[in-house]
Amino acid sequence: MPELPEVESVKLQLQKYLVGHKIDKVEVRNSRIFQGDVKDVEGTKVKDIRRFAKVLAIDLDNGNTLVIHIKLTGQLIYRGINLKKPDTLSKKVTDGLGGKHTHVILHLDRNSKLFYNDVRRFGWIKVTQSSKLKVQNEFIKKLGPEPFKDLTVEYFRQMLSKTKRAIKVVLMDQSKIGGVGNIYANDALWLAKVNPKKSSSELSDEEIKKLYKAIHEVLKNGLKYGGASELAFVTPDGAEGKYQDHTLAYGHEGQLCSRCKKAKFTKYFLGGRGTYWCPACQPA
DNA sequence: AGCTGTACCTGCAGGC
DNA sequence: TGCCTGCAGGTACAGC
Repeated sequence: MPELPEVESVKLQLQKYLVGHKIDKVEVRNSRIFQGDVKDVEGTKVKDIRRFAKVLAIDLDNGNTLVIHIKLTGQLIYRGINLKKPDTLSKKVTDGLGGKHTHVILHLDRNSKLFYNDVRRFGWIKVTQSSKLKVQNEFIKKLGPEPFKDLTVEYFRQMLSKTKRAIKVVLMDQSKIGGVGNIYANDALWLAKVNPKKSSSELSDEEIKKLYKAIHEVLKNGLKYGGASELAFVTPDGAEGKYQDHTLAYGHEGQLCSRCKKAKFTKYFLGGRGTYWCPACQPA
């Protein structure tokens, strides 16, 4: 579930909390998650926070960058100065702070801390040179264009015409489009009235345009609601997002379609992922 | 080359 | 109550 809107929500808060602050110490409890030398990070100040699709980049003033992928259950929780609402910590903050699911702690100036929690330990934090970010980081290197940035409808049309894979699988392929995951892919397809398993190359020009628009629409909605906290997602201030209460198709199995009111949402697996579709609105 | 299926992990919901 | 199974979904990679 941490997709573009979720990671963007994290980015916006980290900018508020971290920029200009010094990282005194990096406490690594799990060396599989923190990959790099703490000496390249300790004693530096945070310059800026950037986002590339679902990945965060914390730029330091010594020319290094911390690249962070929170995958499914990673959480970046900030405690300390700048935090205006210290009592908003959601129950979803796994195991509290500094418990068995806390794998890395950035000790900041003025007694502030940034905790990296991750129940399933799929996420990672890598240290890389800022200037070589796009060549050194294997993940960022492969990213396709992303919505609201460099994803044009011309590229989208071209790219889709080159593959026969199911459209939903392509939407979630980070090397084709950066930032879209399962929740927003399901919703965008429903909004555009496109069948998730339709072959990408067989989409009509009309469908391509509608889908392009729908992708931006659902992501914008995700941003508006601060992301989806279906599983473990929380923002650095410890609060939950609200998009899970506003999904269009995702999680609607068995419910009557809100648009056509003719059929119920069906769930099946596509590319190993839960896929929700309305048989009436999104015909094959 | 392009694509599919499975591994990586753990917690939790649901069935019996 | 408690055990067991399956499911959650982002990526990496083995294998077809």
